[in-house]
Amino acid sequence: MFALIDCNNFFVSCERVFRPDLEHKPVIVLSSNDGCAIARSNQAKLLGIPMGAPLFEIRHLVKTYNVEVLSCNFELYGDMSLRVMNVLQQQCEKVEVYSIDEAFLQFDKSINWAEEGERLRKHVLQCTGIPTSIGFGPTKTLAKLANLQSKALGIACYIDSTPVHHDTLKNTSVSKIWGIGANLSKSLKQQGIYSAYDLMLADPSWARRNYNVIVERIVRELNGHSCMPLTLIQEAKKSIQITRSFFEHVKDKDVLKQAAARYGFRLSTKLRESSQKTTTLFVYGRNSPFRGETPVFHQRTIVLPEPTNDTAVIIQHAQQAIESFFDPTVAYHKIGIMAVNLRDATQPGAHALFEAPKSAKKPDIDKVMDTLNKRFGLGTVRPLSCGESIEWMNKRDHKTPAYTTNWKTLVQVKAK
DNA sequence: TCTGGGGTCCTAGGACCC
DNA sequence: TCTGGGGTCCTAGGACCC
Repeated sequence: MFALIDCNNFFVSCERVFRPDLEHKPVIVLSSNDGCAIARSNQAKLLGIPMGAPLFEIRHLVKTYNVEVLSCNFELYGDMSLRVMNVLQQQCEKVEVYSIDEAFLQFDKSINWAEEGERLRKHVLQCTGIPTSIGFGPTKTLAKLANLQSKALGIACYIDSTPVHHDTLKNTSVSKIWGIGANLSKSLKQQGIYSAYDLMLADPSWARRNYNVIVERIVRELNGHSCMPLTLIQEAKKSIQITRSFFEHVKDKDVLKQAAARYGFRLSTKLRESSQKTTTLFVYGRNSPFRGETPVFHQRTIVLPEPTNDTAVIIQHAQQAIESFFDPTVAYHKIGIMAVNLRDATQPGAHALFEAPKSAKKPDIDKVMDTLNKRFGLGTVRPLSCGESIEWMNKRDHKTPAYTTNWKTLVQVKAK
């Protein structure tokens, strides 16, 4: 028996933990540069604010209904996510952390799912302040569907393929199924498959022939045959990228190089956090897809002489890439740096044989920076090439403090 | 004026090998 | 007329997820 537990309106719920005054109000959390709504409270959803709506398009709603608008605060959400997952891991032996706000759990078949589900929801809420939904089922796909129902009803739910649940499956659009996106659902509907029930009745080999193994697995899972086991051990990441769009377009090469330094710094820090090194960097710059200009996409792939997670090396290559593709006539809207072909940094690679021995006297600057930044907050110490100000070219006008990860912004409680 | 960021998996087709 | 068969590896691109 699988369960999918999912945090309700996660980013909004994180903000509400430290801002109880936001409870019962319409609240939205914006993407970087305060661009679009990426999380909405139930009240905001009821106002008709769609997921991903650009802020400038919903200004009237925000004003009329006094919607609370917040910039995203991923430091907070990441930490709150860890707390939720820790609580779940204390309560259940088999937990797969699936995303920042979701986890699959596996239980014995004989479990009383209604009781266990409510107990877990209450416990998570009590320990972290985060409300959740929980759906149970004999497969991950069915547990996901049960979670949708749980979200709608506000209680733990269960779905399997037996006739008792056929009405529910008939009332669930095929597009709501985990793994069936916009393209597949359009195509399936052309084949006469509109609901989860319709897809459940499809022939798995037909699904494979006409689509692929993923759709075949979904058909089998809808019928209660589990094809996707729980992944208990988190696999090493295969790629890490840092990409950001600019608040206003950039035509200055030095500004782009400064951005490359910032993203390169963040990228190398992330590589060290996950004890990985990269052998290949992919750097790109593009213009805005929304201004009606001819699309521009400059890119460079850099194969490094040896695997590295060294900040200085990564920044140097990223800046060289910018230097080589920069075109002064282009209004750059976004650049990105991606590390692929990652290696375990704790294992000596093929190149280690030829690596120059590190001088014992040379201080490990990256290690010192990591320690200081971890203790005093991101960006406290950084390479000069990243520029002086911390907030830069990325607008965040409504950002809340990093309540749980920065001593300076710790909430103070005073008795009256 | 203004439109996110970060991932994964699968498949087809080409290059290359014996 | 008629030109093998079987395999691996890599890459680009598509689709999906949160």
